[in-house]
Amino acid sequence: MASKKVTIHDIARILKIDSSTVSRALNDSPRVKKKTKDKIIAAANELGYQRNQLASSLRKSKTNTIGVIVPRISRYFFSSAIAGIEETAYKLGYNVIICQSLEKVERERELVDTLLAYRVDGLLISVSMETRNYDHLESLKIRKTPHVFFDRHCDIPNNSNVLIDDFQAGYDATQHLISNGYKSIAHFCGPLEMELYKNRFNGYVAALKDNEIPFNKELVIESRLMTEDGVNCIEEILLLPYKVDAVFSANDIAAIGAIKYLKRKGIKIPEDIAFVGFSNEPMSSIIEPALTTINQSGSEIGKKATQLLISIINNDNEEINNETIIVKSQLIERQSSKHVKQKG
Amino acid sequence: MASKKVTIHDIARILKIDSSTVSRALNDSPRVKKKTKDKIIAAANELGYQRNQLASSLRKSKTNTIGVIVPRISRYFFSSAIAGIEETAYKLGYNVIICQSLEKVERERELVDTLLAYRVDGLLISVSMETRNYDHLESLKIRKTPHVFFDRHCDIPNNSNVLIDDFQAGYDATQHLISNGYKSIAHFCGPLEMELYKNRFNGYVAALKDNEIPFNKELVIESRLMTEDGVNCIEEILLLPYKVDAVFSANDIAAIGAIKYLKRKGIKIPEDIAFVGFSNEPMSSIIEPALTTINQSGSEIGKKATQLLISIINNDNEEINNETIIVKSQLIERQSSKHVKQKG
DNA sequence: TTGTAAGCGTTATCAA
DNA sequence: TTGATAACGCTTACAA
Repeated sequence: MASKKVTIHDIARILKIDSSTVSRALNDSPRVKKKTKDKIIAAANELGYQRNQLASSLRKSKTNTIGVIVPRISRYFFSSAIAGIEETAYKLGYNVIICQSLEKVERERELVDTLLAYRVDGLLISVSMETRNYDHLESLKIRKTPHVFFDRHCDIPNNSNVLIDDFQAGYDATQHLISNGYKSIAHFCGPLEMELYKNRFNGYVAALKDNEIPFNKELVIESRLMTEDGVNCIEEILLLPYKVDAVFSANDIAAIGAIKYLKRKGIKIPEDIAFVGFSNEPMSSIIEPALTTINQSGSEIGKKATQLLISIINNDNEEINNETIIVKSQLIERQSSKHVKQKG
Repeated sequence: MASKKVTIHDIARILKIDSSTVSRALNDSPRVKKKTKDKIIAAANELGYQRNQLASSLRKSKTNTIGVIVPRISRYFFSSAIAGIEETAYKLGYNVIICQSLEKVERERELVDTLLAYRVDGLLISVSMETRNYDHLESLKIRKTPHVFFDRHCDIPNNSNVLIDDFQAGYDATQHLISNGYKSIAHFCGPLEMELYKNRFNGYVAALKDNEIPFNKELVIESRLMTEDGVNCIEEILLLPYKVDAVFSANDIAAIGAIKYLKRKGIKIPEDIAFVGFSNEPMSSIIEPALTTINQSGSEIGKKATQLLISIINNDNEEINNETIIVKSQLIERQSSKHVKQKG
């Protein structure tokens, strides 16, 4: 069992001074004589004093802690976003509590509740794929809890977001395939209720249109974009009575699932079918052929989101909570979408 | 700015009852009349009441929260361990705060301090590679803060640990290469001050000995096992004036770095040089040839560690904090270490 | 420069 | 079954 913790009162008693002086000294207040301060700090170290953050935060109504909710910490994009968040928060004097929703709304809702009960000063959220009902997120707005959505946002009006231009990225990915000579291009998309997947999809559609390639609904397959989904998607594509020569997948994971499946079947990439993914997961550069993808700088997005959140926290002016920052993304060309001569 | 939060006193005032009754009702105490309880819960929902966990924990001297420190959340092993930890903790009524040390002692030390300041009920720690000085970890013991080391432990006596049998795994990996006909086997090892890498190394040495293969110090290269380290290690090996036909790497990341480098050079795997990695990172099954590796069940380790920690927390008997649990690991055979005829 | 005292929002003890 | 009250450990007016 944990031993009784040392408090400022213990220190005060020993030094025969008041606990308020101890508190001031430990907070490096200028209102304590240097000599007293030194004595107090020495005693604190001696006794192994450790501030009780609960009591301090309760009294100050300020935790200097921000809560982060992501779908899955193991995804490269999110872990690099967390790196950016932690670094920035730390510099600005904040601690970070990281949570994962595992793409479940119910869990997301509970995490929001728990983090609010812990009285975090603000929240950074990338919503789960399941999230359709935004009650728990709208309540943040109603309660005026500072929050910023990053990457996966939701269409509640008047929120702060840090996003990439998914439309442009979807357009770029598709245009790249078209420029490299591919004509019949499928799209593996995520749940279209999510803004981000809708935007990637719209970019795909726009690029086809600008190149006068007719849009074919059969070529768009919606899923949750896990590895198995990639397999199912490509199987569906292979069943079509005509040849599809390229796929733009809205994430790398599904693309890699499909590529592995095709390789087992002896289907050549990109000769038989080309691929472009999304997110630049580390695996995308390992697989053969290496996967062309869209790089989103997670750490940049994390950094921007944290700066924005903390400015909202510090700014009592609540009307600032209404800003959307767009972070640039880039296409990374690799082998999986190489130009192939004499296509269809 | 966040709006003023509703407290039990607000509810009490409105219902013209005492706040202690409200507290009891919200904690579902049997000592409140059903009718009163319903009225209170209705009012709480109505007003959007949310318990202040800081105040509650302060009063109870119990946070029902455990802190987790891992080197890097993006590593597959750790993110799967975290999944196991969260699931188990949740079932047992605990919340989890996840932190990453990024392999830096200084950060690890700060995280321990921060988590203790937050008054977590216990800690799960996988120590950073840099950690040589154990002061901050020993102080946990002195302060009697419940804690369990998992995967990466340290040699402070009388601690609780959940580990895999690294010696056995290192032995198995090496024996596998020997059984498949390889004779000159290098070892990429991590910092030998770390128990875990020392044990993998000792397993390697023991397997050589049991097969009457002389140990050659030149074949053991120590590093931090990042991707670049893998490249440096294999370059060193290639400079040797004799042929090395296999490598046992103490993690997958370094092995993959080396394999990518060799492939660029046109060196064939496993024909020219075979590989066995460690950890079963997702990338290890994607690379070609697929990497033979040791699978450690992260979620199993996380689960066991959490159960042990919580039993220590609940058990005032402090002498229980002295248990080491070993979780089994398995060799996963893939292409990178296939038997090659007519070696040496 | 230091001390006094109240209060942050709970919960636990005791009394009614 | 409910109420009154003190206490958890800290910070901060205000006083001295």
